[in-house]
Amino acid sequence: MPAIGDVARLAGVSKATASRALTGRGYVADETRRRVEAAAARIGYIASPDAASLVTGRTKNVGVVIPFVNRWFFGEVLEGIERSLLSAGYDLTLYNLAQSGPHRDRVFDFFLARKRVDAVIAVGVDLTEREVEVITRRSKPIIALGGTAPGAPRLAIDDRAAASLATEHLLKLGHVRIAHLAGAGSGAAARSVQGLRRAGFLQAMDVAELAPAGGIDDVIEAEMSLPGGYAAALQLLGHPGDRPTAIFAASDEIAFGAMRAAERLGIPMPTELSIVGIDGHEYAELFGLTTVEQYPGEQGRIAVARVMRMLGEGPSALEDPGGAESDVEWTPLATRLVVRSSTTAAPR
Amino acid sequence: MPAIGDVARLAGVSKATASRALTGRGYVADETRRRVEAAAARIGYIASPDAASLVTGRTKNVGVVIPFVNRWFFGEVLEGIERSLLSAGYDLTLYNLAQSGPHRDRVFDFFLARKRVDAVIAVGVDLTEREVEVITRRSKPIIALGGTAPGAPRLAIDDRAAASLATEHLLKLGHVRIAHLAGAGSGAAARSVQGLRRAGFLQAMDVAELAPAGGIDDVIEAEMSLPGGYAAALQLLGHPGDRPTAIFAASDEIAFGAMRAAERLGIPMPTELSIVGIDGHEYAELFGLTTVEQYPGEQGRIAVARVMRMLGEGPSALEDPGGAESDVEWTPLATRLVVRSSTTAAPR
DNA sequence: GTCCCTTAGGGAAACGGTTCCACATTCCGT
DNA sequence: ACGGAATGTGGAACCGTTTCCCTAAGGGAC
Repeated sequence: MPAIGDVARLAGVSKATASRALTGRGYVADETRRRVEAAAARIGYIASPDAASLVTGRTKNVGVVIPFVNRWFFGEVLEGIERSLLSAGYDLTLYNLAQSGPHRDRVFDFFLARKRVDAVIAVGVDLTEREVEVITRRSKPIIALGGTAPGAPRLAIDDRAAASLATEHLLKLGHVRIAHLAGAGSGAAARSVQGLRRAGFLQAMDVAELAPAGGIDDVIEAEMSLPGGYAAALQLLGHPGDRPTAIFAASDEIAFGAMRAAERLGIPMPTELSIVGIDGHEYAELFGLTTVEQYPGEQGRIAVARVMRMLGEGPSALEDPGGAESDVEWTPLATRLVVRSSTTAAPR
Repeated sequence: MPAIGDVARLAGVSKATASRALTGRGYVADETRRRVEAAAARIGYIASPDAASLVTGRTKNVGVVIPFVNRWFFGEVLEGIERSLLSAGYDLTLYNLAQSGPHRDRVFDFFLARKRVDAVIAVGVDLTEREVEVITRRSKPIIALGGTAPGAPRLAIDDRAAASLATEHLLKLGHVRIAHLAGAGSGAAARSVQGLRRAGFLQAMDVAELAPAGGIDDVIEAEMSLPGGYAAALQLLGHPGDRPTAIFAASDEIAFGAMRAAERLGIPMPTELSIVGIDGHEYAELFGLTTVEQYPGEQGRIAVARVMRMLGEGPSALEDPGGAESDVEWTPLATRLVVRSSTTAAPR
């Protein structure tokens, strides 16, 4: 395997010059650079990133911590991140993080603490202070996208506002018996995505001076997936007597499950049941789901742009629409209410 | 940042001994090992994988090339791979590969050719000879999972047999007007997943001495997604006159789309239309879809086990159920027909 | 004519590990 | 008692880059 010394010898220059010619740093005469490049191409030289990392300390590699890859939101974010990273010349190392347990500790202590990544993007996960500290101690940037990381910049939609917006949409349509299918853990973790959406719902209901419908509790929790929504909705809609006329689902996947459950129960939609979700899932249009859209692919792109800025990468092709806000503040991301056929005026 | 020299000094040994103690290679007295470990822990020493890679040539990192992350099959595979790799102490570098174009070349020439990965797992993608050669030239193992890579070991279900099995299920139920919603590109690339499934369908039909139903062509092609299946099925089922009584969809996602289309068109299912898919999608049970299941998470695990063997990793916790077959042969993976409520006897 | 800045390029020292080789000691079989 | 194998440790080379420091030539300003 040819090394830079071979290239240098072939081009008749020193290793130092060859390095400068190939990396583009420092002074090299045009003609010399061409000679070096030709020599490199001729023997199929490929630089060892390990050797370069060893001396520069930079790895051109970003770690992405993510709890799922096969949920719509996470898949989209991951794709957006990957695309941006690739075009910035960075690698992406993936860490699929379980909610807790030794597996999770291992990711931080064994993998992320090592020097393989220049920065970390944590997607949809709530990090502990210790976990953030593992990264920042090595003075590596870390940024949270759609989750929380104490002391790190946060990039997320305004979940509370999005939930209020969805709920208000139902209220404006005249619904008074509105139930919320919350994400699992919405009660336990108030600052989590699920918790904030639940809070937004309750707040909007409170402003309208209405009590949440359905369930012993004020909301029913569901796994953030289609089967999760299905199971929860069956439970919610099972008693024909006091059935709600509208459901605000914490995610589109929950909403799809609820729609499926309503179908199964023979409840006509939207005439007797309106449903609204949050996400802007790929399938929402097809199923006619009214939803508060967010744009995870774009969010991934923005996260990468931000990280690049923190790494001091020059003004590359990636522009950061986030502007000049401080790096420890929270940047609310774009959302938009899209009304489709799953919601309509309250019956009678 | 403490280096191994600091650990050695603190423990009163040489760098060589410290290295041996920490990596577990070579002879080290138990008591010495303990001293070194204590010293390392005390100053928070973390080994630099870059330095280690530089000298050993191994990176403890596997590259995964994948065309999508947000399609069910790919997401599941990716999760399976990640989990296995992590428990083997390996990192996973993700390359989201477009079907073609400069982006794709860049992945191979710029990223994979560099020395950052010890091996490559290509998921659901058909590699060219040149692409495989880029990897093998550096004598790195490469393995194809659910796709093809000329000259590399291949791990996949028997797509043709799976398609025949699904089709035969419909035939046994008495259907004679059976349509196939094929994956896009099934005609162009005969050896691709879509092409093989199409071939399996046509073969089963041929054996039964039946002609495929619907469409000008013998099959209709659809994007391998729910909306893709929806659009194709609308087209297929649009003409009430010569409507097929059964559909074999090339994937469960296509099948879901077809079910949705049938619903929209008011076609009662399964009485007037049976649908069978391939995949064993997470949602199949909920939608009552009859399907030929495959197990992508497990497939990912097997792929990793195989790669570990090729890398000469000792008999670790990962066992390879594949046995002792040659590394350039094709190993068919498990599938199973699961009959649910989406298929029933042909009408009348 | 001197001085300094810019451009160009070479020698050698890092970076942080692993491993080869040499040397010393202990253990065991005969 | 002795030779050889097994065990334990240190010194030093090495992996393949980047970068610091030095030398040197050319050119413009004074």
